[in-house]
Amino acid sequence: MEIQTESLTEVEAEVIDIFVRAVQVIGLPKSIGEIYGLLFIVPAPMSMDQIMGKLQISLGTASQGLKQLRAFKAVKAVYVPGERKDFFSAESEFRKLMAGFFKEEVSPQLEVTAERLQVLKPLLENVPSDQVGHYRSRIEKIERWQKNGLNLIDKVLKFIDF
Amino acid sequence: MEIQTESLTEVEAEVIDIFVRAVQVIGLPKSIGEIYGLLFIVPAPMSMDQIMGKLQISLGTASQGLKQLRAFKAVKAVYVPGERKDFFSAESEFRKLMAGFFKEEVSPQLEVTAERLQVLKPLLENVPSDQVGHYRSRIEKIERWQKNGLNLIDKVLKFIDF
DNA sequence: GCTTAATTTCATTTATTAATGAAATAATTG
DNA sequence: CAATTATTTCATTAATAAATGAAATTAAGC
Repeated sequence: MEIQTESLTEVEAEVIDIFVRAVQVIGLPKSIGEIYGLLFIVPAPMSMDQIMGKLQISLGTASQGLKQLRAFKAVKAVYVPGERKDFFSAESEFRKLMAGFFKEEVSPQLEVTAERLQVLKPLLENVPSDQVGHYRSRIEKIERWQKNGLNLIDKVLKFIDF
Repeated sequence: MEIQTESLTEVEAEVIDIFVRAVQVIGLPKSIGEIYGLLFIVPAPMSMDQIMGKLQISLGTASQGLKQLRAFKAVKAVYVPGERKDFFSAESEFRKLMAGFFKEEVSPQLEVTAERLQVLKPLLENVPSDQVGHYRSRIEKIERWQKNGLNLIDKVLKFIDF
């Protein structure tokens, strides 16, 4: 795996900058934005060593970043004939990126919330009876959020298709 | 400002735990989740020193956290007669929380993207003519995302009402 | 099936972000 | 309007998260 240092063009750097900002809004590391941005703007699939060289990032960062981007379905491995290395290209449909984030990050969290609510409800037994009403209504609110959250994600993903 | 250490009840701790996880999904500090969770589950508005005591957090964290939560419109200051201190209560409508996050975090980012696109487009002049088509189509894709993102936010905020 | 190359994993380092609390500022009260 | 109390700000510290790269693992080519 020979790492060549071929620096970014102005256009590439600008595009990557946009994606770095974007991923940071949802709390993802900048390397994720860099890798995705590069693969998005570049015309052909790239291998990991090419990505490392262009972005000046380490092996570990490249490998882990690509792993997460694949989990999000934001990047896919493509077969390049006669090449031993894996090659990667960006999935350029917005829907897929959103779907990946929701499916991998948000939905699991909503699952955990559902579980925690089941732990929480029995605890109301020990609450003084004059306060139980308030607590119950608040917990019901969280339950509604939890359910509607799952719903909303479905709706949004069906709606967006660009 | 006398800080009393009154520890959290089991129910309070569980609810706060849910909100801490939730805010971390969108990359916000856990203190934000703690403060919001506490104000959400508690039956009456609390002052900053009460919040500090209950959560065992510092003055700075409490002040900054409340500031951000107010910017999000997730928490509001309420007037308590005969009290010098400010009191705070949680805004329990999901719509408001979402709206706050989008308005304060996402929309500004979409603005920046719009600006960066204007910087980016002229750079295409210097790109070899056989590659210009590809770059142009990718940049157009970002422009579409940018516009549709603004749209989507509106739609979602109009849709959700829980 | 042995060798070499590619990729992943993970303990450590580095960088980033959040929390702290003292000092500055603002607001309230007598 | 002076004195006290509440709140904000911000430089520093602490905690967290990301990046690194060597070692382990996996896979390809001969």
